[in-house]
Amino acid sequence: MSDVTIKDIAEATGVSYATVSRTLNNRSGVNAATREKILQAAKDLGYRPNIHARSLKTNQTFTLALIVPDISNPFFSDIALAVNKTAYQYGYNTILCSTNWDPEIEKAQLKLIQDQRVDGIIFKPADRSPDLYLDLNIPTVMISNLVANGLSFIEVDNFKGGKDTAQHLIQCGYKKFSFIGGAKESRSNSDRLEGYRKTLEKHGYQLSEEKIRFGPFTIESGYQIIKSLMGTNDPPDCAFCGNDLIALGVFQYLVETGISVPEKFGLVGFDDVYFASLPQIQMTTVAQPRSQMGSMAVNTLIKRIENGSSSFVEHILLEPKLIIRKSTRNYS
Amino acid sequence: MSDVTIKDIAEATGVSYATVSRTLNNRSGVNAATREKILQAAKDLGYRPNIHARSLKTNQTFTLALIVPDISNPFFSDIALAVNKTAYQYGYNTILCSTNWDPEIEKAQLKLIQDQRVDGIIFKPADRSPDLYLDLNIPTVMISNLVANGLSFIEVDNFKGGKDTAQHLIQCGYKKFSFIGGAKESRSNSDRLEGYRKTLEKHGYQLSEEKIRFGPFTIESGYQIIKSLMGTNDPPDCAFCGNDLIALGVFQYLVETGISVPEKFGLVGFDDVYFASLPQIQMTTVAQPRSQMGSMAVNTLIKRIENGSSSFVEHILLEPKLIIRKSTRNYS
DNA sequence: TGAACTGCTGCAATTGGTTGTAATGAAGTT
DNA sequence: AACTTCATTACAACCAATTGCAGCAGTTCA
Repeated sequence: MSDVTIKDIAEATGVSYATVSRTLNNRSGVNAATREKILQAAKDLGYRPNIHARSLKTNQTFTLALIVPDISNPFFSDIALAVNKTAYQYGYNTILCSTNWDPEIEKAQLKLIQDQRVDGIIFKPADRSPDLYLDLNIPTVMISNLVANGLSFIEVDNFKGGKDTAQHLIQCGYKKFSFIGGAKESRSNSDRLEGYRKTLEKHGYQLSEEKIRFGPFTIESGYQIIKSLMGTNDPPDCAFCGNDLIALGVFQYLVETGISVPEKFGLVGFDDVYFASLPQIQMTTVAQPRSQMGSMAVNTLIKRIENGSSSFVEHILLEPKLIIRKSTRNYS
Repeated sequence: MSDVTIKDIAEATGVSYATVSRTLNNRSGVNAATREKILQAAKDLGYRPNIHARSLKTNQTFTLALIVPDISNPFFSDIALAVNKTAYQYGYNTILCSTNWDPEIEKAQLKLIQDQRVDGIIFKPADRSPDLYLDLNIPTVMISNLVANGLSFIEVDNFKGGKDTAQHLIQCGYKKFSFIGGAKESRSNSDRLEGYRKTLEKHGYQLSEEKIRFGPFTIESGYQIIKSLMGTNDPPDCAFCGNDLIALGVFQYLVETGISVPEKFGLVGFDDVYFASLPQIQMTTVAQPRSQMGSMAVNTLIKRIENGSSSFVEHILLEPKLIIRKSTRNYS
């Protein structure tokens, strides 16, 4: 039972609430003997502070919110793990919000979060409409390279990821390029596409509009899109996918229909989630340092919270890393 | 800025705080016209209630805590998704704690959670020592079939999962059984082992001690354990694994060393996480209804919270389902 | 006419802490 | 003995809500 209040301790030791409060907060100005007596009483009675009473006065909750589109997606659950762990080390709790890629839920969750008076927010938005989020009066780190005033962000250089992929596919000798993306509105997704497209064009290759497709970031979506693409009269011979789940769906379709990978078809994913490296899969993909992203986000956020003022804005762009495995041709 | 308080609304409309409070809480006894005026003012000023002030008085926080050993494990992240979603539908927030299978962190998190005055806890413990958790004065649903007074639980019938697996492996004609488990202390893990062992013995087969191994619930651990087992002078010809990640590690080792699955070696996992069904994997495994477990846990918990009193204890044991794929022999 | 009742609203206490300011008292100074 | 000085502690306001009780008109009924 944590119904023990500061008042009970005050009564038990014969001092005022104020003295107890100061003692428990390690403030100076309390006699050593008194302090000792109070701490002992607090321990004996099993005192636990009431966070809500405290934050009513101090406006601090030692709670962060993590908003992601889908916690069951291994990319986000890895980030969540790192965020949770790092936050815990700083003494912060984590409120989780999985928004199902739905901007409406995002908006609603954002409101709830603000009501909760969390100290900070780590936010991976589902889409690119930043206008919704700009009036946040709580320190926020975006996992997305949104350029918006007052918001820190941290993300991988998606453009470069697309660029590296294009160069690799060209080197491998593939000719008919396609892009099988996730949600069209996703900023990271479209940055990948841009890096890919521009690099292809720079080398004299075309990425025609009908070979650029979008859908959810799921296995199922990858499967359906490649199926549709292969049914056209000018099917691609390689694909750059919005993430590994999509690539896996594509892979699945190719295996089923007997199209050999990587000989007849080259495949590149994004994220490097753990199954990409399985011996049965061996997918070429662009790795994102997920754990690092999660812990850096917390570090950045807490620095901002504890330094007060929102003057402290950081923009961190991490390097992606193309990992060449067996779903693209060997060109050595 | 949500610095608008009930007081501001009272001033703007010329009524007392009490009336505003009653209006916003949909209490009866407020004149329709006054109510309208207040609601309008609240909207105009952008009023958002201060959760902490409210819960100080009401002792309700509309927050649940979810404690799991590892959020990056797809089994738990699927549960987390369902919990989060269901809680949201009831208007509750979710605090996430990933304990890294560490009872110390578990204990510490449990304290933090209690300080937060969450309304309820959904708790998948890392080990079987229930004594640590019995003094919880917050409604709790365990995801684990702990028989402890006053605690609800919900879990799959792990014993039956082990039993079904044993019968299947016997039917397939395997002879030299092994068990490659997760953490030794894990209750669900040992229940699976018991169901497996007892059924084998009932059919006249031995499960020798040196063929029962434990380790973390990871791919890496499965790989190392099977490696060690195959190095003995009496290697097994099949394995029942504590979960799918372990089974995947085992699979990986077998593929690398050219031991054909399922002909020479039969493999059964547990959980049926999404990669188990991939065409390249096709793992025989015991499915747990993860989403259902998550949402049922929340339903049960909220029933308990809203009905007050802890008299309402539910013990739910769900049916596991053996899903036969390609990692065990066809015996038709 | 006065009592009882109605619907509506305000007062003020309460929740569990934090914190600025004032009071206390002992020691040191003149 | 009176006056500072200093550390220590108590008082009470404050944070933003909720809520029991009382008050206050206006209406109904005996």
